[in-house]
Amino acid sequence: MSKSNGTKAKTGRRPAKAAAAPVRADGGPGGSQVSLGRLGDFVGFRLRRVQNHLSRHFATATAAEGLRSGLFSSLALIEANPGISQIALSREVGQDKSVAVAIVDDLEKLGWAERRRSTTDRRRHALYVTAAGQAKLDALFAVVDETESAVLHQLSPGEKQLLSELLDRMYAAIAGGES
Amino acid sequence: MSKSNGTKAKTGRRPAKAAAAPVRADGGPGGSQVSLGRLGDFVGFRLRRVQNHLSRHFATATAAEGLRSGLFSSLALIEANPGISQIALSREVGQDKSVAVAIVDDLEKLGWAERRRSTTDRRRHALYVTAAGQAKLDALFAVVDETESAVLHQLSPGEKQLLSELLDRMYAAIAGGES
DNA sequence: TATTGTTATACTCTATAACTATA
DNA sequence: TATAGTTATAGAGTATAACAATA
Repeated sequence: MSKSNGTKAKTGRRPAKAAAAPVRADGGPGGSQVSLGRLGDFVGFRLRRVQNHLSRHFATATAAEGLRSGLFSSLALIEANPGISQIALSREVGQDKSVAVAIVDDLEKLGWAERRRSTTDRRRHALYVTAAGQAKLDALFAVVDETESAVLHQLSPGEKQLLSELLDRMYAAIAGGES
Repeated sequence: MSKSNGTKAKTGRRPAKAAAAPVRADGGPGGSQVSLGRLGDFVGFRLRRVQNHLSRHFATATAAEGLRSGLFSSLALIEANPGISQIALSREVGQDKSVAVAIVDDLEKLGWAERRRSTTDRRRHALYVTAAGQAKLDALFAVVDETESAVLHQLSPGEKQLLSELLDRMYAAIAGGES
């Protein structure tokens, strides 16, 4: 899909009103023809579009549960790292530690995870997923899987693999270098 | 998100001392010993990681401007679609029309865009970017370009192209109707 | 003194609903 | 009746600051 967004005078000013551009941004849900302009030249825009859909779809599919944002990924990280501390959790998710407190509060209320005071460092709470949390996690991962499949099913296995690889390379550049 | 110019001086007392930069273990996910577990099996997770970084980096780089979220992409879409209506704009960005109102309010206050009452449909406001907005847009696109380059410079041009193509195919599956 | 967890708080973001003026 | 825009508002999400317990 070559990014042919029509004329894209990158560095210069574009003639705003001269050309009767294909605006037409009317109502029709079937054929909105809004141009992306320079925005279409960037990967970040495409990334956000797709990711937006995935997260919204997941939120909709799990709306009945009333899950707060970040709860699922936190639970998954606790599962993968039994005994992890709240501060390590917050670092991994990229949020403040106070957010982790609220999330773990919820997880405990739901009976999906539990805090245990660390024996080696009594400041810490070691986090663990409960049996109920494991079961819920299975269900939630199923939702994620389904959500992704709907978007990825048009990509061949090789392309999916390649996509992951490219994203990992990008992330490595972030993780390795400066921020 | 740090709002930079907030300066919310509440109850005084600022320690006035910065942390001693904990060697590593946090800023760099590269060396993190935290396992991703099943989370690592999904593309959406990778997508979010990278996109999170890009949007945060952009927000940090433009913190001095005090731009509200969505303002940049809205301005870019107005540039690409002169005369676009607010409701079409909100659809394209994926937000409620009331959000578009607030954003365009800001854009007008900043002198970067303007509303003109549509001549054909007097309910509508046709949106246009001003000369000042064009200039600002150039600067902001430069920031985006720089932000992306830092992450993409390890991908070959062919790989970048391929990445865009794959993301577009995914988005087409979304826009195509299955939601 | 530094770190973990906690609480309180403020600010941003966003959707919903009601309203107007047009169509 | 339906649509574009507007306003008011409520709720979610998140960061900041201050603090207690522990290291």
